[in-house]
Amino acid sequence: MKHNTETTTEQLILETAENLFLEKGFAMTSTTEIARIAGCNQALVHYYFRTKDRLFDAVFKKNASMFISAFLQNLEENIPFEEKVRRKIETQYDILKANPKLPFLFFNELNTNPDRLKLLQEKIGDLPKSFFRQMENELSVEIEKGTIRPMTAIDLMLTILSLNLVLFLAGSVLKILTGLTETEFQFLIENRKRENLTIILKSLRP
Amino acid sequence: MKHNTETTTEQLILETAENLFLEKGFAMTSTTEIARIAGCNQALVHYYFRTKDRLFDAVFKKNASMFISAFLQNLEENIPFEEKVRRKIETQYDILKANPKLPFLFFNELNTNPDRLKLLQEKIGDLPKSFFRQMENELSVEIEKGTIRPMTAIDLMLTILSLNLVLFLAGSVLKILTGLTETEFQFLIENRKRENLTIILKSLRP
DNA sequence: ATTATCTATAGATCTATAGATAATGC
DNA sequence: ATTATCTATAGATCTATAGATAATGC
Repeated sequence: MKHNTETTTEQLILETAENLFLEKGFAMTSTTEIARIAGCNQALVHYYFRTKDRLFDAVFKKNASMFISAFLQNLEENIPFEEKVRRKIETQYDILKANPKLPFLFFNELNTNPDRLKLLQEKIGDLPKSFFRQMENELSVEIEKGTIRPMTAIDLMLTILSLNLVLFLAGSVLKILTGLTETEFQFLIENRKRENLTIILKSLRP
Repeated sequence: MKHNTETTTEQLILETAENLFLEKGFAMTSTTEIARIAGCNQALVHYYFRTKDRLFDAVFKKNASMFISAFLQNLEENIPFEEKVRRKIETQYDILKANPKLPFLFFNELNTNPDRLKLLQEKIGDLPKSFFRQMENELSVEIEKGTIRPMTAIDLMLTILSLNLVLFLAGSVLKILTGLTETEFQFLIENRKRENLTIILKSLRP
């Protein structure tokens, strides 16, 4: 086995699993199929990852920080509030656009498997608390200044997330419900970031 | 078998399947478990619905019109535009609140199973086209009057849907990411409709 | 007679592991 | 010697159906 620039078999299995999970979901993907597509035998999948569950955990771990930071990362810079919101929206949207199918996979597994949800909870610990506390502080300053209307940090975060996420969470269905072609839909994805920005900045006004 | 006010075994199986699908997803639910919880033997599930796939189709059919109308139903009344938008948001939100887990189940199956997606497409036919045409007309009148800023019908529909849907599509994960308790989260759901209304009406302004 | 319900089972997975063999690193 | 890979298989599902029995509607 060469441990050089080439991807190892372990990595190959992990990436194959990730792709299949994203495409068909966890339950609908078998370790047999993962092995087939990775070009090895099925025992090897278990040799490296023991169980199918742990294989998923590995996929999750590989992407969790990105996933979490898309939601809970505060931009620390010392810039005007509106500019901060603008950047938050844009970076979050870009992360989602770069990993369009990941949220659905994760939400799905977290929805149907309470154990994993608990694991996530332990992983993030007090991050939400500090994130929202900081955001709450910044908000109250602006509200007192009268630059934005009264709202909670959770409301604002939820607004940003809602607008950014839905196109990716519900993409294939929305393509049907809107009657758009694939090209038109890609175009929509390109342009929706700007629209989200407009909506949110307008919604902040007193 | 009594065909009176009591639910028939067939209905019981259908409802049991619906509940389990909503809870654990299609792939993770077996016909064996459906039978066990419905209190009959597993052969009977197949007697009434032939295959597990058709059983899902029955669940889908039972809820499809509600699901589709939440997105594509135009309010026909002759009322001011802003009031129309307001009602659209509220009725959509109420439908989702009454069926919080349904969108995820359907989106999941539609995402992972291209055949079902095609079925949906055939089912709704030209509904999207006429829905958006009408909405586009109403919008252009308002835009010319200068009462709202320029936007497309798809943009507006997407905005409404995004804000209304996310709390239900991503509920359990958001509970963790926000660090809210169950009670606080229920409270959020109660109050979010008003917030969505505020956001959207503000976002319409020129 | 027909419809509903049951028992039993075929056949197809699928996960996980045991145990053999090949490749690699000292 | 150790690590990676393979073959083979146990054991546990799960779906779907065949065929028997019970209940229901004429």
